[in-house]
Amino acid sequence: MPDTSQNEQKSEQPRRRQARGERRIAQLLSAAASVFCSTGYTAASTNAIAREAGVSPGTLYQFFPNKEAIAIELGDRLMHEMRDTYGEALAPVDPATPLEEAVGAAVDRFIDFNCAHPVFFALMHGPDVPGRMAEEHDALHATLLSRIEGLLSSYLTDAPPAELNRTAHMVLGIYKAGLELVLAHEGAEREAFVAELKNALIRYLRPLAEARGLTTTPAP
Amino acid sequence: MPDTSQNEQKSEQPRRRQARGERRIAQLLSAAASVFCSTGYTAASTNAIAREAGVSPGTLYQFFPNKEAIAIELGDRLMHEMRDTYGEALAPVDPATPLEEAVGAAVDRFIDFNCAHPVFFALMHGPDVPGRMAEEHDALHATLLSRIEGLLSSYLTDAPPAELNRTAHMVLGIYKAGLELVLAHEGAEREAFVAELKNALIRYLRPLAEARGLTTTPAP
DNA sequence: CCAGAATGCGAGCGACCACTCGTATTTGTC
DNA sequence: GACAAATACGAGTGGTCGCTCGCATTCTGG
Repeated sequence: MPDTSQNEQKSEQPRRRQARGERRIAQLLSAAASVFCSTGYTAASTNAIAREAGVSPGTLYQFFPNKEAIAIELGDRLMHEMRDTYGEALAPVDPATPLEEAVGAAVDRFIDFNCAHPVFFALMHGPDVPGRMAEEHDALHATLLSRIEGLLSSYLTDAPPAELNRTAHMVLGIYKAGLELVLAHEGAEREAFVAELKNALIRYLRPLAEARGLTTTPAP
Repeated sequence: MPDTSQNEQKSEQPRRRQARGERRIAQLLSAAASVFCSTGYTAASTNAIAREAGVSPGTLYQFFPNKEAIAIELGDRLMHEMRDTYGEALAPVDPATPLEEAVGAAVDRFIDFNCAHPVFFALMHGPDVPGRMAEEHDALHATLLSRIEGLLSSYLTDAPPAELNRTAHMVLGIYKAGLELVLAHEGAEREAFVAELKNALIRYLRPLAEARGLTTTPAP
């Protein structure tokens, strides 16, 4: 007997979505961002997310199979927006660009993004991420590291790979530490911490760049 | 920070403790350290701690009123040992001491302690600490900051207080970032990251120290 | 040696959480 | 308007976790 009405497509089920549904999804993701941001992933309850979005728990599960899928989708959308808006922030740069300029531009772009989307920091910094979230976390971390290595290789032309990797780790660590300080302050103080972060990175990197005989701008 | 060596509870009941009990407490704290270290505080279940210690859940609650008290006691003992062993690590130093030496000594001492007691980092770094743990966290943070400020004031004699505070925040942030990298590696790589952390801190601070006595950046 | 205190046990209680299900309402299409 | 699919609801389900309680066992002072 030909079963035309029910075709088992376990991998892809093109569920017809109405405009109302898309709106709900955006609403739920926004609510989830808010809750994740204030309590972290594990401590955030799906009921709290639904309440924040003004819907019932059942409605939430109409659009997401489980709690993790919410964070995954949120992370994917943030990554996508980050690529769209700041995709070139860490692209290999003209070696003639002064180190100060390259660091300053990269820091400004990433700080802007993280300030506009504090959830990103919350999701990527918390050690309380289960299963697939951890994979995404590691993937982003690896991506950032290799991008930083690419940037650094313009300035540290003949450093051994192990040293380059260590320096990239340290640069990312310093950035994360600075980001935490920046997010913890506002207004003029925030700006001061941004400048301090740039200083820390530039002072850390300049001796390495100078040792390779590359041009850096002297302090004006 | 007030010394809470004696219980100020409503009824002073000095429960007589046998040697067996003291042994159990140490056993339970060691098990808790292990579990906290691998899963974090919130994800750690009291049953898992009891199982790790080879006792029943009821026995655990014979010695600790609740889960938080385990972490508190663990933190207190670690703090005590830290004060005993490394109390002078951040004491004000002779201004004649070279910056490199002061930073290197302080980093070595703290890295040693944190490597010997990885729970300390796990408890102090996780954002998943409830109620009274957060207070201890903040208290330690403030103590470290003021100690760092004290140290820095030997080298930045005429920096405005706000700048001194910002620099101390940044130094602590860089240290924490470096500690994370150090704990994530072993052997020769670990040593390399320790050296890298010292480099980062020294390069960040040296320009400030060299500028002492000179006019600070003009105020806007 | 023997009361009583300290220690030890583990099934179980209440609370909370991720998630489900039967049902009611809205929306798109003919 | 009719019909089905999509959306919405919220009490309920199973499971986990922090913690308790009654009772057995071991230690200690007199």
